[in-house]
Parts: sequence; structure tokens; C-alpha cells
Amino acid sequence: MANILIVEDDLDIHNVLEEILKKAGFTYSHVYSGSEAMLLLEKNKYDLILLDLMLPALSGEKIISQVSDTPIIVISAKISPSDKVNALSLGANDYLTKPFNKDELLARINVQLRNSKPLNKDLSYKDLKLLNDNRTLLIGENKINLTKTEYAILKHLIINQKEVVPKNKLLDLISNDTLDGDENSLKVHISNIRKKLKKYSKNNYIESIWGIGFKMS
Amino acid sequence: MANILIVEDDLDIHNVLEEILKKAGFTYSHVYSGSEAMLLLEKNKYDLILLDLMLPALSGEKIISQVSDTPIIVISAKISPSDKVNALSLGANDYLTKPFNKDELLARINVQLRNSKPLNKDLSYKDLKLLNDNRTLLIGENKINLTKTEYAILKHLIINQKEVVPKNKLLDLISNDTLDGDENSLKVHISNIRKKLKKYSKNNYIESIWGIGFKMS
DNA sequence: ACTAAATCTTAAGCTTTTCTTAACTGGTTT
DNA sequence: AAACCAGTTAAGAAAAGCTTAAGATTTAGT
Repeated sequence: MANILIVEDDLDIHNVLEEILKKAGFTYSHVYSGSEAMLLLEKNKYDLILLDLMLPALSGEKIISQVSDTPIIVISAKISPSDKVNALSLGANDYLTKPFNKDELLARINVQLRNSKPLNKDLSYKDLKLLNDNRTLLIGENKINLTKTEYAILKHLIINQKEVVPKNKLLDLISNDTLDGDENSLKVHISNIRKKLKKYSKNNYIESIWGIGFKMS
Repeated sequence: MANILIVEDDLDIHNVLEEILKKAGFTYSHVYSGSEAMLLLEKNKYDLILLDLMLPALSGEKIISQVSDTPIIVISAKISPSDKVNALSLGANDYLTKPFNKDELLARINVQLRNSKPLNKDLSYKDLKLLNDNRTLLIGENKINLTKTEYAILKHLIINQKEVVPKNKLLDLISNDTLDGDENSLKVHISNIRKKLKKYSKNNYIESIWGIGFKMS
């Protein structure tokens, strides 16, 4: 049976969700904050995430951006179309507003589970390989230590290696809200990654797509 | 760009859906009954179906049961959880109730399209092909780098390849401030695109319609 | 809880790419 | 012919990217 992660800080709803999943026969883990969620997500593999948006410590949106290989159903009190559009664009697969109907939730959970292909994304590109410890990169035989942010950026680029990754997608991986100055920060991270790569390979790997974003090359 | 099938018997909503898809740059077919839908589905391949439930001739539920390889978003006036659960269990991937929000619909459409991978349908005209990376054009085998603006202009022309695109439509794609001097700028962009095209083909591709705008030819 | 180390962000200066402006040419319409 | 529109070119402005270094923040170890 599927393994589900509940991320919800409201105690009542949290309990309701647990109840629903338990009755339906799912196994699940459950946390009350975004940061706890990230800790678990780094360690374990889930088939689905039920995610609140307004969370302490780390917003739901940030989590959506950082998760790429697990389907997410957002369950939020935010009912405005722009909130929905935002979450769905960032990578959520579905969006339910509170209060939700138990049976509808279960049906939507089953949609996600039946659609999720057993795809274990390979985190390698050419002679680069990301270890799943969130900080190590191999170039051929050489180990390179990355920071958490550098790892997240490179992971995102490698998973979408066929496509151009827009800057704002990458920005979601890093900053905490301030959408202005962050672009600069992203540039620095990219620069630092390139510097580390340059030590071991003449290859450039990360190509800038002017005005749009970046892409593995 | 994705190819979508609209199945909706209510004339008003049908038109609204067409409008939304057209503006978003999708290609689509559209029918007013379940039986028509099945005819098209047997002949053609679609990336997504927007489906009403209460249809003449053949119910939406029937269609859901018969379709297995194309994602379906139900758009229905039926708001009860049991109807939703039913449609989702039968095989629909999402369920929106009328009246729906245009942006939310688009976001949910994009969720379905991004999850059903090979969505790399590139725009093409004759031997021109725009890759969906926002900057690359293929003429036959030859790669040409376009700028963001050049790409936007050419994309617009190719999407509306049957029609004359007025200059002011194209102007909207570039800067939004000075509505005067921009016409000059557009001319330069067109000129630059033509120059790049000329390197690889004798064809002119972009035809000027005197006093009105441009058109692929 | 304190300190040191690691990491992230901000700022600045410099480079590259893209966009706009302007000037000139030539064709079209009335 | 005059007014208007289209096409090309070149130059400078504007925007985006790169790198470095310093200050701020976070993390980890004691």
C-alpha cells in the first residue's frame, strides 16, 4: 500500500487527515511544519504528499519547489485562483480547498497514486553524478562537496536536463520570499558551482539561456 | 503545443473554452456531443480532453470509461462529492465545477500536460521548427539562436500562420511603454529575424502586409 | 549557549548580449 | 510630388550575466 506524507500544522485537520488515511489503509508519516517535512523528504521516499501551504518555518510553496519526484496534493485554506495557479505551476498536482470532502480527497489521492509511474530519477548527467546525500557530486572519480543550495540547483537542472529551467524555478529553491535581490544570489550560486566544476573538467556543463534561465549542456 | 479536445454541449461554455485555449496558444478540436467525441477519439490522438458530463447521445462517464491513454479534466455543473468521486474513480484526472476560473483551468491543464510527458510538440511552419526552449529555431537541420523577442515574434506568427498578424499585436509582445517609437523597433526585429533566416534558406517566410502587419508565407 | 566554521546574500565593477533609436534608402499610395 | 510605410544599418543605451569579496546568517561542535 502507498506511503503518504501529511504536512499540516492545524491540529484538527491534521488529525482528520490521519484518520482518513488510516481508515483507507494507507501508511503515512505526519509532520506539523515545513522544516520537519524537508527533513523527512531528504531521508525517505513517499508516494504522495498532502501539503498545507501556510506552515511554520518553511512555506508549502517552497516545499513544492524542492520536491520534484513525488506527487503533491495541496490542501489549503487559500481559496483564491492566484494561490491555486501558483501552487499548481510550481509543481503541485492537485489543489483542494478547506473544508474538503473526505471522499473527494480519497478519490483525488487515488488519481495521483494510479498515475504515479515507478520512475526513479537518475541523478546523473554525462560524467556528473549526484549522490543522494544532498551534498556530494562525483565528476568521474572525483568527489566534490556541494552546499545544500548548490546541490538543489544542480539536481533540478539534471532532472530537467533536456529542458531549459527558468530562473524563477531555481529561485524558488533558494530564497526566503524577497523576490527582488535574489536573482543576484542565484547568479552567485551558479558561479560557485561552475567554479567547482572547472577544477575537474574543461566542460562547462551549465549553459546560460539569455533572459530565461539555465540548462545542462 | 498540445492538442486538446473540448467536449461540451452548452454553447456559451463551449465558446469560453475555445477562447481560453486559443489565447493560450493550444490547438484544439471541439465537439458538442458524446458520440461525436468518440468518433474523433477513435481517429485522432489528443494530449488532453476537457469533458462535460451531461452530454447528449453519450454520457461523459461513458467516455471516461472508454478512454485510457489520454488525461481527462471533467468540467461539470455537478457539484456533489459523489459525482466527483465517480468521475475520478472511472479514470478522470481532475474535476472542475462550473463556474470555473479561467486561470485555474489553465493551470490544471498544464499540470496534466506536464505529467503526460512527451509534450515536446514544437511549433513548426514549412521547414521551420521552433523548439520550446524559447530561443532555438531549426531550419531543417540547422540550429539558429534567436533572442527572446525574436522567438516571441516568430512564435506568434507561426501560431497564427493562417492569418495576418497586425503590427500592434506583435508590438504587445515587446516593450509596453512607449507605444510610439516601438514600431521602429519591431521593424528592426523583423529585419534581424529575416537576416538570420536568409543564411539558411532562400525562402522569405515572413511576408509584409502593407499598412497592416505580417504573415507567414 | 557560545564560538568557529560554513554557507548565503549583498554589493560593486566589468563583460556580453540584446534592444532601441536614429538616419538613410527606397517603394507605394493618393 | 508629398506623405506614408517598409527595410537596413550602425551606434549607443539598457538589460542580463559573471566574478569577486565582504558582511550577514546559519549550522555544528563543544
